[in-house]
Amino acid sequence: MDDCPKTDWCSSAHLATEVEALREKLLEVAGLSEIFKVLNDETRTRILYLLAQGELCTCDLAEILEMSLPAISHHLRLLRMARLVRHRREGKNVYYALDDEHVLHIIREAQAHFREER
Amino acid sequence: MDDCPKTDWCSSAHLATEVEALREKLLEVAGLSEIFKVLNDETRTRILYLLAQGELCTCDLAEILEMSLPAISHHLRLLRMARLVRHRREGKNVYYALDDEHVLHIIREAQAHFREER
DNA sequence: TATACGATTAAGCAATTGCTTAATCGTATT
DNA sequence: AATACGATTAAGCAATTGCTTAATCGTATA
Repeated sequence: MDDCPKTDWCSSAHLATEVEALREKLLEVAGLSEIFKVLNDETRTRILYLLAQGELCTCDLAEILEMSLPAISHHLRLLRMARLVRHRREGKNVYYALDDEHVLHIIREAQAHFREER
Repeated sequence: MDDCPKTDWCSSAHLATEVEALREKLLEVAGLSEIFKVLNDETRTRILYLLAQGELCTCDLAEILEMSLPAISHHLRLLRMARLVRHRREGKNVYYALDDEHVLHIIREAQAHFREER
């Protein structure tokens, strides 16, 4: 707060009270990056999109995405922690499925972004 | 492709043709992480959310977010490159404004995610 | 034209991240 | 019980990222 190289408030159009109001407004997006951190990695977005089509086991995902098992497993761990997927064991395989509707909506909104804006 | 430790297709329920179909499906999310990379950083999400309330100059953002000018400027550069903000010079100040509706929709969708799911 | 100041850029550093290989765990099969 | 195999975890490495300080640019004012 005090390490901010402070002159007087540089934009004369704004008052200190507005600064406080805007800071409070920021509480509305607090912690939001938690979900964006997940989607930040393209592999995880791809996994989520695949699971939206139907249940798949770790091995399936590795095959489709052409990546190693540990790499996929690592990503699935993060998706599990974020509660975006659920998993169930069937014999030697572990099957994953999408466990969140919102994340799909976010992905679809991002698709709309690229469809129109680009 | 061939460095994938290949046994026979591990999930007997799926055929090789389905693998190809799913891979094609993945084209629909190609490049999507470009937008998520931007939102990945909480500071950038906050900047976008602030600019959604109205135009602000670099100095304003530094004040509100309590960060250094170079740090803010760095983030604004990325937002400019992603075409999410537009900027205009007025004297010594450079004012930034939101230049993309979709990114706000994405943020709102993420907000809905946390409102309900948590 | 000289100074001031907001803004940007450059260079360097610390922290984070995603992968690899190797080891371990859990379940099914022989 | 021993082996096989899918899955996970651990340790270590390379690449990326976001910040800092210092230098530079651009515009306005004395």
